[in-house]
Amino acid sequence: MFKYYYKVIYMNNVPEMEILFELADLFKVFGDSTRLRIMYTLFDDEHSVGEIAQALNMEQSTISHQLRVLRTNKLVKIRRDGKQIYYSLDDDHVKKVIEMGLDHVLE
Amino acid sequence: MFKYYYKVIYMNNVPEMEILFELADLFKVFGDSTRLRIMYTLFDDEHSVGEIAQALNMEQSTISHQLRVLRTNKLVKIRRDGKQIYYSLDDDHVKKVIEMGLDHVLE
DNA sequence: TTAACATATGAACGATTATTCATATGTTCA
DNA sequence: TGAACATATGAATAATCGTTCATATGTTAA
Repeated sequence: MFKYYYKVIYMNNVPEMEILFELADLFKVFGDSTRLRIMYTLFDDEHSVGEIAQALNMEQSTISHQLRVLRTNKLVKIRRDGKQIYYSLDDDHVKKVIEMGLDHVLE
Repeated sequence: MFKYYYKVIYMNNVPEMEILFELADLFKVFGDSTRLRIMYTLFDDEHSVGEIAQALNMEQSTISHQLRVLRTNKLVKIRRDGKQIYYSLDDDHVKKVIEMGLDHVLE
């Protein structure tokens, strides 16, 4: 029983703790429906800001703000083409995290 | 929270959309460092509320409040033994979601 | 029963954050 | 050039949420 205490205390003092804070920040990004819908929109293909805004029927600035959050967290990347900026998922982790979450939600 | 569900029904008819809102709610739960640390503490074994509070050096009521959130979202389950209540991870999805997130955080 | 302990809960406070509005920046083409 | 369009950004507002404090509920043992 005291063994447990020791183990827990030990576990939570190591550098892994700092990583858990980073991890929380990452999940925070996934924890917003607008951002999730944006990412879901980008599942199949890249899309411009305007296209996403129209698809989700939301303000352009709202989408832009949230895309910035996604980009800051390296979840999406951009490609400029003339006046438009096309966003796409940055890597496959994004899909995998979402799919893993879906497993839980879909019971 | 209810506002969002309203929007789903009212604005759009894509069935997957409602699931995305549920998914956002799930990720919200993972998006807090205290809850993540609690879950991480339960990775190896069950622990009582007091043990967790001591391990994380946080108020008992804080842990209790957060355990309720985790339990409401079916991420942890309980076992009563006398005065103590022992919490443990509810299923393997929890571990998998966290590990998948770690993959991204650890570059 | 009562005392002691373990956990849960409600209210209040502070901090964070998503959205909107207005405007700025940046790009193309006449 | 400058007009038109696409995107980004800053400030303000409103809503959400984590923590704390005080207290309630529940359990055990005397």
